[in-house]
Amino acid sequence: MNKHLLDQFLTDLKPSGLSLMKGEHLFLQGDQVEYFCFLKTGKIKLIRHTVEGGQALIHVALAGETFAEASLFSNAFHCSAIAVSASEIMRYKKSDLLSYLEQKPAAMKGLLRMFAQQVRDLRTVNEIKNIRSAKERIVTFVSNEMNEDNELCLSMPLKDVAYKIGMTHETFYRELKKLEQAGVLQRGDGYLKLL
Amino acid sequence: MNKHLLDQFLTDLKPSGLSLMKGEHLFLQGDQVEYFCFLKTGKIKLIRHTVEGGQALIHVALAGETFAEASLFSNAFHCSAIAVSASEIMRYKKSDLLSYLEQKPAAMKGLLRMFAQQVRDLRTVNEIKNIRSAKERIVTFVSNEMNEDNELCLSMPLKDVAYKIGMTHETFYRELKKLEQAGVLQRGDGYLKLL
DNA sequence: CGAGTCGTTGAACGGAATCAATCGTCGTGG
DNA sequence: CCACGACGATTGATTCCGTTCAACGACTCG
Repeated sequence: MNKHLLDQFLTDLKPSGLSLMKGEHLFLQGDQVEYFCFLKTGKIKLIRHTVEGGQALIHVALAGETFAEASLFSNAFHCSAIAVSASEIMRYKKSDLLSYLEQKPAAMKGLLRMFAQQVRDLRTVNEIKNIRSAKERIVTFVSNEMNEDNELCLSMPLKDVAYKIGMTHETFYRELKKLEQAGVLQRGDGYLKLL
Repeated sequence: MNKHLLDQFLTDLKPSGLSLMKGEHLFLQGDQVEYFCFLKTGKIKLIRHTVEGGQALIHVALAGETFAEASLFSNAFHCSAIAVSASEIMRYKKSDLLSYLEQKPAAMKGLLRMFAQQVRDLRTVNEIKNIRSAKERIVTFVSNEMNEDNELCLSMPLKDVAYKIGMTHETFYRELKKLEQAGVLQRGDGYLKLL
């Protein structure tokens, strides 16, 4: 989430904090939407219950993400949110946020920009997932996410990175090692560096 | 794209049409952003040129999509847009669109809603791509996209659907056939139906 | 009529998933 | 404080399924 924007919302809207233990739910499908949420730490899965009684995984929100954005524009949630691990959430009252945005075009524009960025990032990851070769997939991903120093700072465990780019963590570790041995990549504590 | 919103933009902003032949570019990386574009028909690929001289595929925009949304908030394009097949584009002058949005919060809210929906859809597809089994992937995708009658109307060739869910068209055809033979799915002209 | 593309099918291969086991670390509660 | 559980990280062996390459028919469009 755009830090600047978040800060502004913080001071203007006074969000409330909330902690969840693993397994607890933040909201359930069908619940009225009262808050717009931002995940500070932890991991939350969004699942949709199908008519047949099954479940479909919609998304796994990781630390630093907003989620269920579409809920801003609907009365009830279309999916359930369950903590995969202990999580801290920051939430803005939906009605407050909406009226605030209405009054302040600059803020709305900021949110629009954030969503646009979100769309772009998702498209990129989406395309990365179409790369069949695990090695190429990793290199492309790191190339996209790294900063000017060719470094990618990790805000989540490697396991989650693997999931994000659509491969099993086993394969991910193996390929990382190969890349490191080949001298293409360097691993450090909390970062990956492309050489 | 939200049809209602598009219609409103249409009447209020008088977009200009544009046709591209296969291989022609709409804009190149580094170009100034003058228009916000909507793809009516055809297919457009967005590629980013890397420092090493290589190319990275960012996204393949299909009929009915907007693309390069983030360009609304930057001065220059960060990627190039090239027509994969003959395409028709509708474009709105960026400055017009921005000032229009500024003046009309309702329109901006509409766009925000559209982006939010976009994010949700992308997340769903993203998660679908994490399903390893081709069969399950197809069934899940159709389940998500179909209407109340369990029908999915196709706005694009099957080949593109296959690409969208991250599998080769060969596998897609094969699995479709299996599903049809198993009586799970029905194929018709321009639609898929789940039984 | 020929070029181009979608749709379809076949055969063979390879690489990633899968299952399984181990180690280290961190936090927690008795 | 230590034992325990939970989880991330790591490595090995095996299997399988989707990719790849290839070829062909149908259809549209210029």
